[in-house]
Amino acid sequence: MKRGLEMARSYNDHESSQETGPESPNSPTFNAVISSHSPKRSRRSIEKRIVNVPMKEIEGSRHKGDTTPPSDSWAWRKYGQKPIKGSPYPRGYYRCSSTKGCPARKQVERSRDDPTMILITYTSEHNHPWPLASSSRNGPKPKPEPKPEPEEVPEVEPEEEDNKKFMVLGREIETAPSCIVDEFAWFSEMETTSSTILESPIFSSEKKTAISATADDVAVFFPLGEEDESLFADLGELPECSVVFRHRSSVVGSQVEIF
DNA sequence: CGCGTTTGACCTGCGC
DNA sequence: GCGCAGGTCAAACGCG
Repeated sequence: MKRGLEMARSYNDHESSQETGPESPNSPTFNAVISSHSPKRSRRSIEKRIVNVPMKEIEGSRHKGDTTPPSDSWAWRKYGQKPIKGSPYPRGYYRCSSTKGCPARKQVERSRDDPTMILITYTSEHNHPWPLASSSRNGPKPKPEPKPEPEEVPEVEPEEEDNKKFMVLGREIETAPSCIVDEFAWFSEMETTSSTILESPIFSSEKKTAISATADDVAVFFPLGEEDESLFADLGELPECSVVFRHRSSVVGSQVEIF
């Protein structure tokens, strides 16, 4: 069947990216990795985005599951959990349930080096758009996420997007390339409807969203709540507490590599 | 009753 | 070829 292939694909990429992407193991910041590697055995391009989230800053937004990831704009359904060798914490496997047939998946685990860090790996096919915040979920019923403090999670006016300044490869531009917007849409979306806060110079120097971007690196910071400490109590720790992703080539290219 | 979570089993790739 | 490790499936269970 297909499951084996998908499994191997995502997991191999994931492993490699962690081993090679290691800039600030102890960074309190939340970093992310965007990847569009073509796995050795891949038949289709699998895009992976690895996100490190300071657990202590995660807003308690979930209910029971200990492996429940920080809430974002999408509905994720947990379909598995596995103990990871070498890690005292298991890894949770989630599938996007925001839309039917959505191939997006994510893995949630706890950093080995820094238990306060949660590593989330988003996986989807390269050409598949990341699920957008869905007010119209037609899939399985979304989880009843407790509403975080309104003041901390203001609604983002779509119109604001137009006024944003974007830092791309060290240059400030008025309008982000569509690919960039698309590339990070999921990040911004994460903020809008969840307790997760993104501060993103890339997308906005005004919003609380904050993805700090240098010429090559992009770091995403997620202030999170302490309650999630317990939510991820049994998540696995990872060697890498933070990973940096970089946009390579051109701004226009959607090609992204992991270092 | 429907949906999400839990959990054990199964499958596949990789390393030895 | 075998064993290990990781990813997925699916039945059972729980909750709203």
